[in-house]
Amino acid sequence: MSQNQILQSLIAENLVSDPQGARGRLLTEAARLFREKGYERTTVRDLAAAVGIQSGSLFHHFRTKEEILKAVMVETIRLNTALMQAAMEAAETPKDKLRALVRAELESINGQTGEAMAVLVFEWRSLSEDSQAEVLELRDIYEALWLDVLRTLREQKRLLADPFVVRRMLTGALSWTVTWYRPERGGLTLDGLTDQVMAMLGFPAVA
Amino acid sequence: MSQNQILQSLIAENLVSDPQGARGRLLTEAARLFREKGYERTTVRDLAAAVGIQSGSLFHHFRTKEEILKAVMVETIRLNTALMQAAMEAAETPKDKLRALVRAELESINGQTGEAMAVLVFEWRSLSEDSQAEVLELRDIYEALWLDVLRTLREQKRLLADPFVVRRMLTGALSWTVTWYRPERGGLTLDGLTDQVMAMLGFPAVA
DNA sequence: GACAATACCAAGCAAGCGCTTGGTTTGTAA
DNA sequence: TTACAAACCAAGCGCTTGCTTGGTATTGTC
Repeated sequence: MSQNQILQSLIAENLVSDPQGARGRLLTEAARLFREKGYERTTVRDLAAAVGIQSGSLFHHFRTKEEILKAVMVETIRLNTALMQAAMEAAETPKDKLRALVRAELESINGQTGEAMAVLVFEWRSLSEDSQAEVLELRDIYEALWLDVLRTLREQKRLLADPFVVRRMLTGALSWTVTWYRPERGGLTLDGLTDQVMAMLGFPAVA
Repeated sequence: MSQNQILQSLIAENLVSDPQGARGRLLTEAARLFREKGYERTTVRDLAAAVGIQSGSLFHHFRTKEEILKAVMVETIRLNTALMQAAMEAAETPKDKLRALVRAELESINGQTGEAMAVLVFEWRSLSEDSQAEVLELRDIYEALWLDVLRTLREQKRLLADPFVVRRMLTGALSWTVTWYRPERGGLTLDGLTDQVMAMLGFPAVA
């Protein structure tokens, strides 16, 4: 299943908003602004202007500003969980599965959904505690994907460190790429970056 | 030189504020609040209340709220650069130097200066562009420490990935520990965590 | 072509924000 | 004691914020 097919089926199930529609367009713009200026510094007037409506009209679609932030996060996690699941199922060996996960997460962070992913990482505290708990629950689903693969590699002695710790280190390392990795200008492609991550973990590229 | 001696000499040179003094106490409380609630959500009234003065009186010590944030960041970098330099000079082999750097950065992030370090990572965008540039310049000094060591290890083929990339991955991985590592409750000590990081990079603990 | 429901606008309210102001207290040193 | 600066207070100004309100287009349905 292609990435686009996955997106389409999630839209059909009403799990994510169509980026063409009014709601989806707002969420896309919100992600962009939240990332660029931070949630607090982005006003409802900014958000409204970005989609060409009045600030008051926002509250027809969302009850509060925070609900917009939460929607950005929830839909992003849903989409990426689905993408990761697909990427991993296509791989065979544990090493290949790990590579697929790394590559998929890098793509989430630095590709189309990058802005929303950055929001997920950096605007965490702007959510109320209740919303945080809700979002956290969704995250657990795809964290399980990682731990499965890492545990297998650990049992095969191909990984020297604890799977939990490694996953958390990778979470930090991969999401941090959003602050420095610029595929457009020069050198490192996404596959190249994936190779570097794998090499760092002791899995050299090619034979 | 002990950590305390380093702090004292920096205070003597007026490079960081004495945490006992009025200014230093404010900066400590500011770091705590900025980390806990984020810079934008922390009001000057919160800051003033934390040190027991009126909100207006803050502006006798700092011209703007942003100046407080900047001071937290600048002083933290100064202190940690000095601590890292000391930690590294005490080590001999490149591997030991790398371990010293990892351990020192983990200590910065999870120890006394942890709150300020978290602010450095997560409140970056709340600084004006000019201030960002200033702070960035200070960071470059201690980034050079890391790159030196990593380059040496790479030349010795004990590191499989590019030193620049590895450093950036480590920046993300180590600063991310602030979100999950809780030394007080259970299991992993700071040395244990350092071992895990080294193991992840292919440097197993002990022989 | 009637009629809801949906989507939006224009205006503005109440609260909270960073910061200023004018004046008082406290510390220090001759 | 006097002189003076540093440290602080009490009050509040001017602005921005998230959100509400009452009303008007636009859209889909039979």
